[in-house]
Amino acid sequence: MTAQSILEAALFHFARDGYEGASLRAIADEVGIKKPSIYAHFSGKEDLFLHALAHAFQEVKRHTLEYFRDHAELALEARLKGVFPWFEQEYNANASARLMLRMSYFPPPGLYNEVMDLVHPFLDGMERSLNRLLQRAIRHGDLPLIPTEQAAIAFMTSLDGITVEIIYGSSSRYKRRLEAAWPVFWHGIHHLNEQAQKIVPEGETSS
Amino acid sequence: MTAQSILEAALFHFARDGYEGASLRAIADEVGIKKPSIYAHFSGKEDLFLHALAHAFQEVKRHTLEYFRDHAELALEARLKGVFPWFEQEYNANASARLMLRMSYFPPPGLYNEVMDLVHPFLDGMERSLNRLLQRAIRHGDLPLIPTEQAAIAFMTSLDGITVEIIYGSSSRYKRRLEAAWPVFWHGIHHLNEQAQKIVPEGETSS
DNA sequence: GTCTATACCCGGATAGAC
DNA sequence: GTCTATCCGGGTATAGAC
Repeated sequence: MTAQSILEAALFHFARDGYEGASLRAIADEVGIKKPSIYAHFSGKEDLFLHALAHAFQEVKRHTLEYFRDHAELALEARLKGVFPWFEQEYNANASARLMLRMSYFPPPGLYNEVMDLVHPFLDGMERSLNRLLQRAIRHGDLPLIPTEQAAIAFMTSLDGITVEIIYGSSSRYKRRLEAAWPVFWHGIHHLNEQAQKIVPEGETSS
Repeated sequence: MTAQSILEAALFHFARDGYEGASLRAIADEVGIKKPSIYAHFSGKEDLFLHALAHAFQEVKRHTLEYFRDHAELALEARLKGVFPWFEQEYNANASARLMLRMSYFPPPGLYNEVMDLVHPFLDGMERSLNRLLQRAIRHGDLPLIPTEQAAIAFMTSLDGITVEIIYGSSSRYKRRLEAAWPVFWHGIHHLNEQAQKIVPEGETSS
């Protein structure tokens, strides 16, 4: 079970100090073992890091699905908007969320591909789940007939834009953004069909 | 003029490798001097970093204002939407843009306050400029009467959300987001006045 | 599996000659 | 201002006893 303890400590340190900034000594100290003992469980810093990161993604995915499942009784808008304060809390409470975000933005230079192989499937999976959720809402009459895929991408974009302030701003800056940007998103997706008429030239049909 | 060369090399390395990852030796090598010679111009790594970062912010601010000035002939929507491809180009071409973004998201732990003293005024200044631009557009009849401050904040949020994909995604992922999120933003800000009626309860007035 | 001890390298920083 | 030489600390990693 030491392997599990090492992983958790590593998660915390990599999230706080970054890949280069984190030290194996500090991780070992926190677990209560000596530095070389780490090598009995992981082949080195890189190996430990990739295991920790994969674990972080798994955790965040699990928690996110839990959020949506546990708030199925909310109205669609409240359920979607609620993701933001929920994620702020998650970010402050869980090293997994912090590590995932940090490494998505700035992976260690030498591990770019390995990290992106975790990031992109995660984002794509979230987008697909969201897409399905919106389609269900339309079928239930909770949302007008809009292009759900586009709305899902726009939601992910808003999430990132607001999340950014959770990371590098204060709580008040994040709230300011949420209250300003949310109505824009929410009204925006309800009027998505208006654009088609503008873009498709008159009298033209899709080939 | 060596000080200037050191600053530029430092900018590049800090942007690529982060604060801890960048090494004074590599910077010195690029300039063509020896490591200790840096200390004739800067008191240490921290000092060099803060000078480079301040320079980066100054550069990005200057370039941004230039973009808006040089595209005054465009229609409002094209001018605003054009910020995104312009910024992608900027990010790929300029170490200043990369350093600014990276350090805004993940400042070196020990320099958090010093970095934020650069980040927040920059963001606030951009938001104010945008706000003024939207107000002018309303006066000229290019935009309906909407709360410009809210629209400005929402734009900055979209910018971050889409920019994120410039950083950690590919060019195709970024374009996908832009094309999905832009119409949502653009239609959204045109319908901002609708919300007030929904939120204020019937028969209630502000105390 | 875990320890002690240690090798090795590279980082930032300083001293002092030129 | 720039160099060579050096110090010190921290990092990763391994050898070998227990």
